[in-house]
Amino acid sequence: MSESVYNKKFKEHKSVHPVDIEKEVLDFWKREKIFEKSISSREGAPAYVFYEGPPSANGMPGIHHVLSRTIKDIFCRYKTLKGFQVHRKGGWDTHGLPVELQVEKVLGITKKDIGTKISVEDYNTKCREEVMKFKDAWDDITQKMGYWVDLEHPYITFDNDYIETLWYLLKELYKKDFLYKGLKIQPYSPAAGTGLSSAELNLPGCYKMVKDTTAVAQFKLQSPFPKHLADIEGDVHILAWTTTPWTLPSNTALAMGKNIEYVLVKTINPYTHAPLNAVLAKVLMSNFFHPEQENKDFSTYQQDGKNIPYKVLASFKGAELAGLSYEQLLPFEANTKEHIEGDAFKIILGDFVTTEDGTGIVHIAPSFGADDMKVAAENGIGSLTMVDKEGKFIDGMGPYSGRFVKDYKDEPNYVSVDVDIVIQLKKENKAFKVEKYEHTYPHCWRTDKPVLYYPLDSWFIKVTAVKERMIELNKTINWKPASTGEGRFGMWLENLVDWNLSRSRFWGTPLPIWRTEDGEEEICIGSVAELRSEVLKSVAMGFMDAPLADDFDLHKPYVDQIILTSSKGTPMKRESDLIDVWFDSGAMPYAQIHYPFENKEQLHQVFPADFIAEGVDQTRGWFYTLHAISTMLFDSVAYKNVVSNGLVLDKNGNKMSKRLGNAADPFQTLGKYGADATRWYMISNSQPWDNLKFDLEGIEEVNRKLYGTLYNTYAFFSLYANIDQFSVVEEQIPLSERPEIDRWVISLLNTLVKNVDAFYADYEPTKATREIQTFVNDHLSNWYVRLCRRRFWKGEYSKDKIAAYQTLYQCLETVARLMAPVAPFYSDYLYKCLHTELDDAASVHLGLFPEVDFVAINEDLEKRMDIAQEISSMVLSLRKKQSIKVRQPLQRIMLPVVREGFVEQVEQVKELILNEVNVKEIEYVNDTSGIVKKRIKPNFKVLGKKLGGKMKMAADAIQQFSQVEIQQLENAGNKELYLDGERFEIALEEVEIFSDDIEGWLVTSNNGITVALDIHLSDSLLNEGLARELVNRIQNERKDAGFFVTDYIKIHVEENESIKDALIEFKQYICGETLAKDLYMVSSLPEAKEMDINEVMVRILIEKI
RNA sequence: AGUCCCAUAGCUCAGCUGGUUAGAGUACUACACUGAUAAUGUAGGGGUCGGCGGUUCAAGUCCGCCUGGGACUACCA
Repeated sequence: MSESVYNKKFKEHKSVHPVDIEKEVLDFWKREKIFEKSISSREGAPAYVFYEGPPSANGMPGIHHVLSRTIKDIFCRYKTLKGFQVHRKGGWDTHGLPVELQVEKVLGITKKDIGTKISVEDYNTKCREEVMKFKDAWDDITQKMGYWVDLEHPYITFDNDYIETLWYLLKELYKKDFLYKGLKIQPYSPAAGTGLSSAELNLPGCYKMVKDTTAVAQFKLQSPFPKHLADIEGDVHILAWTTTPWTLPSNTALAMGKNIEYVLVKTINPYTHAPLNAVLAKVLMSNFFHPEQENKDFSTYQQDGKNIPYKVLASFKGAELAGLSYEQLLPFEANTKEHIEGDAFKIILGDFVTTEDGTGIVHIAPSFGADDMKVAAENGIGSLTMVDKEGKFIDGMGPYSGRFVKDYKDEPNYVSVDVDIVIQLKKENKAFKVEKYEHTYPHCWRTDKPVLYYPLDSWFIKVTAVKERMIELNKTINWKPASTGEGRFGMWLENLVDWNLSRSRFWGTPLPIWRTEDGEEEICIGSVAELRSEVLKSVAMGFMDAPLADDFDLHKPYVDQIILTSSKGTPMKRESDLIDVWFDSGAMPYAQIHYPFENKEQLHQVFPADFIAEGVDQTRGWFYTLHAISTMLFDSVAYKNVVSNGLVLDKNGNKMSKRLGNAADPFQTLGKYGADATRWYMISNSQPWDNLKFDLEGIEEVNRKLYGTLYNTYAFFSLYANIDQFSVVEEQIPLSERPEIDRWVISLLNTLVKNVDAFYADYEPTKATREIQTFVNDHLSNWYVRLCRRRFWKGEYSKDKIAAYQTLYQCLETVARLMAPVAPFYSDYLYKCLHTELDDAASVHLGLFPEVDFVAINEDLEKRMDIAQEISSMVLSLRKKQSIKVRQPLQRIMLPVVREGFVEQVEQVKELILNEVNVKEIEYVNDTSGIVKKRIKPNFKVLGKKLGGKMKMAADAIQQFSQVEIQQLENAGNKELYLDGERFEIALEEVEIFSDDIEGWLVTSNNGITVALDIHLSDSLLNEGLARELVNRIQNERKDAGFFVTDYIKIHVEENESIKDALIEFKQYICGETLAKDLYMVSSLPEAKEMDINEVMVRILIEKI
């Protein structure tokens, strides 16, 4: 091994692609089992509990998964660095409709074919295969994106053990009386013969515009009328509008608004021309009557249905009619009152009644509307279900018996029942207005036929019983953002309805309830063992042939083959439903450890979670089901902190979709730009809960700006550190002995650590990344390194030099650890480059988060460096305006002193400023000199409070103060001011005074600081400028010639009058800067390169010694 | 229909409890720099802070309404 290589402690790399670095780091993690060690090394430390929301592996991972998993990863890694032990068990969501659909697509079958073309057994086997179809792709992306999660021992929702825990939980709910079977109005597709979930209803294209025949029906009020209607002549009719006339035979009530103003109107039926007394909402009268027809003579009516006269007879609130009875609108033998359980044909009050359309009175058919059912139940009103599950009228419905309410069978001559019913109403003087109406209506996504709302038997979880507790517990959860917890989730809890568990499907967790045929007896099974022992009873009874096999599969169709035995010895069959897959995922805290059959005592170690994170779309999904189950069964929250992230949109803000081809492929993205850049971009670009407009150019920018800068900074460091053989283990130079700029950057670094730590702890990763970025780019690279460059390559291995190395080293090393949660690859790479003294298995992820050294934080220091930067920037700007290049030294800058302490501040950073702007001295001008012009501005915040309405006037007056007046105010400390003749006293603290200009100087001012630049050039300054130009050319020449930065040279310069003085005066300087042993002036150098030194052509030759 | 989020420079975003030239990065243009070159510095143009109304001496910031984008829930005569 050659000596030079041996000396290179710090890896120097030539242009390494981020993706290559990540590959290297990934190999290292695998080889050294870093992930496993990051957990095992924290054995005995306090746990930080995280739940992985299980993805479904039957689809390819998308770019949005990279976002949500980055968020999860960040906080798990952060807490690990903070010393916690963070287990992360992976999981797979395997049940449910999407899986079934996929299988049907693959096999080319539909639901109808199950049981005929394919057995349930084969179908479910296929589901089991299909659901893990893309597991490899998921594992791949998980690794490539640097997401640390335990893929070796994931929980899988279709496992028997998992299902057994679900059964246990269900039985616990059952025992608490939280599980019940009930009739609920649910979306139902008669054409498909199945209930639909709301998710299915919300599939794209399900809501379609349809044109329906609608009717305003007349419901005849029964006498006796209430007192205020007592003297009405003839019948009174209530008008109610419906878009589904086929529900009218099932009407059992009318709903009015309690506080809605109604009127009784005397008018004429437009179809039969019979006189009519009608009740409707006052504000909706104009929908039915022309104002000019009010109080018109009824005898002039033309019997044509037009220009109907009317007269308002009475006005009253809906509450006054509540409880009145009316005659059934469409009586048949099957829908008489005897068929109704409960009251019927009454006027009731409902909150949901509005006067937006119709008549302000709602026709109630409890069987066909959820609202209807609810309000009916509240008022003791029974229901009529005159339509069967095929969507046709039942027998005993006169001419309508057997007719389909919508065209479910594609009958060639289908005649609308709605139309026929309306015709009947018209004929019978029961229709006030009939018209076509266009609105959206849900359709079954499979059959394209309209959905009905239909009463279906379902199993429910009585979450409403713990509603208050759920609301209470929710208040203890830290939501990010808070608005989702209070708003979307909070509102959802406020309007909670019981959880409909039933799903009539094939691939899912079976409901473990067996019932006798008459429903008299039922049993809820809570474990496999219990099932096993129940089966034995059935075997004894002869209902079953054999006990349960050891490897019995708890899925359909096998569970359905089990018949249990009631206490009376009658057979019990399983309720055929499967349960909502959301129960699967909501139960994962317990099911992932097979609680309570295993790990019973360990539950408190993994429950509740400290942290979960998923997309905001999970608010009423997983976030809800976790919360519901934990509240009901454990009276606890399931998670303490939750981050709900927004969507990933395309760069134009449109939703990504495969169909539109604007979906970003995560594999491509990671492959091209690397995981760290992608992760950093996603987190730093927008807050997690805002939608992310995903733009590849942004990722490129991260690579260029952040990693590029870090890379350069490290490369700079390693280049010189190796030359000087800098060592980490050297004794640290105390901060107090380091120069101002070192103390400054260390102060900033500690402030950074403090803030970043707080941001991570507060689940604010975006703020953390932005703060790190600012430090790396603006402070470390663009100021510290730029200003300190000379310290690294100039001179001996002095104390100052060591201080510089130690300072820069500490910054880089700390940054690596700060960014480790977000950029796990690059941070580890950098960390290892910096820690050559550690063994090969060291990793940033096994270390600890940096500690803040509060003593090192010095706000005054940070403040005066701000001033230094401000002054430097202004001087450079002035130079620019005069086209004086920075290489040309200038004599002095002048700073007006307007504030006490200003001089002291500047003095401490004087050298930095002078070096940066290449100026010899700073001169301070006191305002007493009279050459400084001042500007005054009121302090609005202070003065506004004092003056209130007079503020504007005062501002104008103050800004117009003359120089003399400003001086007076400064001297006296206050000054009187007359506004509108009123006297006010203005104190010095209530205004801000700036120096604005210095007469006769080149001046600029900003942020209250003014700088004047002396641009006079003496011969000596000019010569020094020339010398610097020479140095610059020689340095370039060195570089072009490929000399190493430590090589010594000799310089030959052809004699030239214009630069002769400069060469003589600054020979030492030139040689020192260019590592030249000597500089020779020669009369002729024909072979040398000609160089332009301030428009003078000079021949210079350099050679290595 | 309800609830929530978002709207500031061409693009991506800051802007704390209301306080007076509305900022940064990026892109563009010009100049400079070149022993960090995946750079860097300086200057420049570019904004009725989505619209309307209100509160206030003062509104990008607070309130109301509306428009547009997005999400979720529900679906109603």
